[in-house]
Amino acid sequence: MEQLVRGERARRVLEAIILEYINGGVPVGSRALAKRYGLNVSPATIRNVMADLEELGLLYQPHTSAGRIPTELGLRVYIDSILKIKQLSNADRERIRRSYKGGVARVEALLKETSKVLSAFSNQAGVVLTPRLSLTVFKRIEFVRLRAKMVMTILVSQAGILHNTIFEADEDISQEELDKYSRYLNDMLQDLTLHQVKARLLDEMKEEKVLFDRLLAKALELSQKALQENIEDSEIYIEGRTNLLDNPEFADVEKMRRIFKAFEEKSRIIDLLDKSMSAGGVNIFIGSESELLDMESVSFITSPYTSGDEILGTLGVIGPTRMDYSRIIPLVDYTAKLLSKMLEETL
Amino acid sequence: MEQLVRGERARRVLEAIILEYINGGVPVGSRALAKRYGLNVSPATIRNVMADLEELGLLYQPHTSAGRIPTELGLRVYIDSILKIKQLSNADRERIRRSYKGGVARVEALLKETSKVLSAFSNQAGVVLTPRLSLTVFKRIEFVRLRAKMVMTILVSQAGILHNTIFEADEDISQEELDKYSRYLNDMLQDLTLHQVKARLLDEMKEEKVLFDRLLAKALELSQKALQENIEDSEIYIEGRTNLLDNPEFADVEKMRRIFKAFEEKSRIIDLLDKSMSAGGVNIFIGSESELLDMESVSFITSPYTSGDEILGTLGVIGPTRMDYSRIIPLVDYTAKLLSKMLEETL
DNA sequence: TCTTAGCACTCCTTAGAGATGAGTGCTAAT
DNA sequence: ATTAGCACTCATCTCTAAGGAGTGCTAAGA
Repeated sequence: MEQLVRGERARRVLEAIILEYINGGVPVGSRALAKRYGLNVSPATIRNVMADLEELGLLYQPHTSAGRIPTELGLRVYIDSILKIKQLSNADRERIRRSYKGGVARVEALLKETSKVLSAFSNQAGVVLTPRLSLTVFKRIEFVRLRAKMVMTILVSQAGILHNTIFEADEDISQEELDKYSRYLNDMLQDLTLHQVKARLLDEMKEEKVLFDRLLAKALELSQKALQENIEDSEIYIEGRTNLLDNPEFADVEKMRRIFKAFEEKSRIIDLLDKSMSAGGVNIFIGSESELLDMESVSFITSPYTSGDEILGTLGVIGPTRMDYSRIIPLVDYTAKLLSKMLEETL
Repeated sequence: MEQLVRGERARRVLEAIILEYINGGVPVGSRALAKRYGLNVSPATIRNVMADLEELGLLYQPHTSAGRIPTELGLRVYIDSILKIKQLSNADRERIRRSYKGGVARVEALLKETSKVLSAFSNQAGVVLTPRLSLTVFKRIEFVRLRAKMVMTILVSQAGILHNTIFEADEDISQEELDKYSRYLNDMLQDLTLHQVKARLLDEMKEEKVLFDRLLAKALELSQKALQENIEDSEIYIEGRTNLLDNPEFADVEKMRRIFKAFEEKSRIIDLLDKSMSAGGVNIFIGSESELLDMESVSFITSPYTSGDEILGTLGVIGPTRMDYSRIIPLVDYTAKLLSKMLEETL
């Protein structure tokens, strides 16, 4: 029992340190802690507890005469077993909903807007991973003859996402003929995911009938072109990068440069978001936990979004490890659900 | 004649100061100048010349015991009447051409790639303004029924640019019917710019026949929806922002923040690029000359790009006022021409 | 056995005082 | 018209000292 009480106090001290650190950003000392949080013990006692927590690897001291800062492990413990996640207040929900001004008329615009919302409400950077095309459901294919030999293919997915490719055909094909192909394909490919579409097309090409059916052969060839390009790729929208500049820990230009470099490469962030896509629910990566990025002091809070029961992509917030998890976790959660609902309702 | 010689020397001193400043970034003093540039006069003489130039407002001194830095006016004079713009070497052209690896299959990808090329070859930020839709030529319109009542409109321009809008119709319309409308419109609107298309549609709607022709009426109504959204807007692709962080003048976090904020707002940069669109040829905005941005110490070098004889948009490089104009001006010029050629050849 | 007051100690931060040196403007000599 | 010489300015660097926040440890009290 004694053990438990001690554990309880340690927990409260850890929480207090983290809260204090989150909104101050500087190492916190025993005195400040004793004063501001109703712990009813003297600084000396707290120092003892802190020493224990440090031994456990939950806290760390930048130098001998400084206060303590939570380690990544400390934050992890806090988030996993101390933090009680509140629901977003109704007022907040309302404010978020309202910030999607007017119906949004394009999926891309909706996603970008979402990224802005995340950034605005978190005061950090908001990020949205666009749906990976290959996972979405085929809706329509169109061919447009731009001029002699040059053909544009347009692929529309059920979720309202467009994908286009321009290529040069071996011979000039009239628009009427192109329309024939697309009608044919539109009938054939209904309700498949693009991934399946790709497989289906390959199957069809192996069939003997292709040899005799010129229409089919040509249609297949063209649609191949439409699909060959990066339907596995995703893009990301990052908004509110400059919010990060306001965090004192990034006042250091060198750190800032590293983060912005990562933003520019994108691929590593995409990988990370991709990874958290299948996980479901809110995911949190603290500092070096996101192995992909050699970024200490940066955390990701992410959640997948859906349409119907397709998982489309991931969205989230990027900020310093020292961010207000208790506010941002529910924000990300709610925003993901809201976006999912909007995607489902309008499409 | 004396006057002229003096003018000539002044010009050479100004040039030397600017060159030295461009690759050093620190105020340049009379001694360094006398040594490194074959001016064959003593530092004292140069000091006299510099004093004259300062009086003319071409140079300025951060503090009494510092060397000189060119003012914006100084840079302007240098660029307009001293700098001889070299052509890009064939090797450079070749390298640029090669960095467009493979044919590019989408206009957006091509533009983004161009922005990357500009950034990579200038070591500054590259920027490309996407074509303003309303200026491009109509090629095709399609309607896709996503589900009951929800219709997506797809607009394709001659230049290979797509624009889509999703909206809710008053009643459910079958795909077959939608196809009828689009066929009708595609015939009617060939070869008009979208700007004209918009006008044309308005005209048609006023006609009496609309009252009797339900097909026409409905088609017009739907196409209105397609066009109502932001066809006047442009987007920009900015790549290589982090290159700017390497410039010592932006080591100051506060300055950096201002610039990145501007990048995030975009609209002001769009306005600036828009302005330089009609001007033709390479445009240069030095520091506060780009009134739109309260950014001293940032210069823009821009050039419009075309397809055939349509001016589509603008591209350019954003960097510190202290950038290597002699290299970057021809880079921007060549890239604009190259992009224009690619757009024309493939589309 | 746990808690706490007290105290010595560490070490970061800040301010100030020289010292250094780059660069100038002016004057007088060439 | 040019230049050598010199006094002067001012940013930058280094060093030192003072200040203060916070700790760990010890010994006494509950």
